[in-house]
Amino acid sequence: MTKKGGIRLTKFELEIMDALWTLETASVREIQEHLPEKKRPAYTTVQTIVYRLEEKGAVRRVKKVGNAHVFEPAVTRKAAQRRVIDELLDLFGGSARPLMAHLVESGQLTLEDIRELERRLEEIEGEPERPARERSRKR
Amino acid sequence: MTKKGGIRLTKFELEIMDALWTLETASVREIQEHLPEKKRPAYTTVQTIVYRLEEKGAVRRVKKVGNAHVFEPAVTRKAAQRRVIDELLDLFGGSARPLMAHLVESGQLTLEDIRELERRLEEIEGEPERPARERSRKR
DNA sequence: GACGTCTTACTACAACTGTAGTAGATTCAA
DNA sequence: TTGAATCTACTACAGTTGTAGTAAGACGTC
Repeated sequence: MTKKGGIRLTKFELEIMDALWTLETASVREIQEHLPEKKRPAYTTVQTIVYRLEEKGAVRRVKKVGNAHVFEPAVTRKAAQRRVIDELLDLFGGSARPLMAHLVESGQLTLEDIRELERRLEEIEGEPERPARERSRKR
Repeated sequence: MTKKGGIRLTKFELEIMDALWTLETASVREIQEHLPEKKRPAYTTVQTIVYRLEEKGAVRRVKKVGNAHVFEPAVTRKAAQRRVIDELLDLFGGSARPLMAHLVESGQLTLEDIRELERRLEEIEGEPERPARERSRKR
C-alpha cells in the first residue's frame, strides 16, 4: 500500500502546494511569484519549503528548464485536503457530525448550504455504482 | 475586536484541555490520570503543557489543594473548537461549503447526517431570536 | 519533628517550522 | 568569451512542540 495518509503538510506548505496544484508544473521562481504579493516570502524561503516538500514526497522534479528545476505535485489536492480534514475530524471524535453541528451553531453553515448539499448527496447515493472519486466536477 | 481568536492550541494541548473541560477543575495529576492509558505521557510532560497553556491564557490556577495547584479552563471548549474550525476553513477558502463537499464526496457524511442536520437548522432558523446561552454572538 | 511522597519550578533537548543568507555553478546575452 | 543574472545546494537560526528529568520545597503521618 502506498500509504498516502503519511504526508502531513503545514499551512504554509499547503499554500505552496496550492500554487503548484494550480500551476500544475512550476519552478521555484514561478511558485514564489504565484503567491499573493502581500505575504510573499523570499525566493530562498520558498525554495526551502519546496525542498522539504520534496523530502516529504509531496512534490517531485520533472525536468529542467535552463538551470532551473521544474516541479510537479506528487500528491493530489484532494488527498492532501482529505488528510487535513481527517485530522480535524479526529479532534472531533472522528465523526463529521459534531463538526457539522458546530458549523451550524456558529452560523457558518446555512440552511441553503445544507439543502444544496443534500441534493448532491441524493445524486450520489441515488446512483450507487459510479466510482465516485473520479467524478470530475470541472466548471 | 476583542481578539479572542488569539489562542492557538496544538492537538496535544487540546487533549489536555479536553480533560480539563470535562473535569471542569483539576490538578495536573488529575488531568494526567484522565488521559487514556495507552498514550499517557509522564506527569511532568502534562505539567509542562499545562504551564504552557497557562502562559497562553487557556487555563488559570484557581486554588491550591494540599500543595497542588488546581486549574480551570480560561477558554470555552466551544471557542477553542471554533478557532480550530476557522483555521481549517481558511485552508478551504474561508467557506464551509467546499469542506462539506469534501466530506460528502469522501463519504464521511451520509444523507442521514445531512437530513438530521437540516432538521436542526430548521429549528434554529425558524426561531430567530431565541436567547439561548450560546446563540448570542454579540458580547 | 523526621520521613517518605507529591508538587512545583526549572532546565533540557531534539524535531519541526518559518525565514533567509551565502558560495559556487549555470546560463544567457553581448 | 565574459560578465551579469539566476539557481542550486547548503547552512543558520530562532520559535514551537513533544517529551521528560531534577532539585528543592510542602505535606501528612507517626
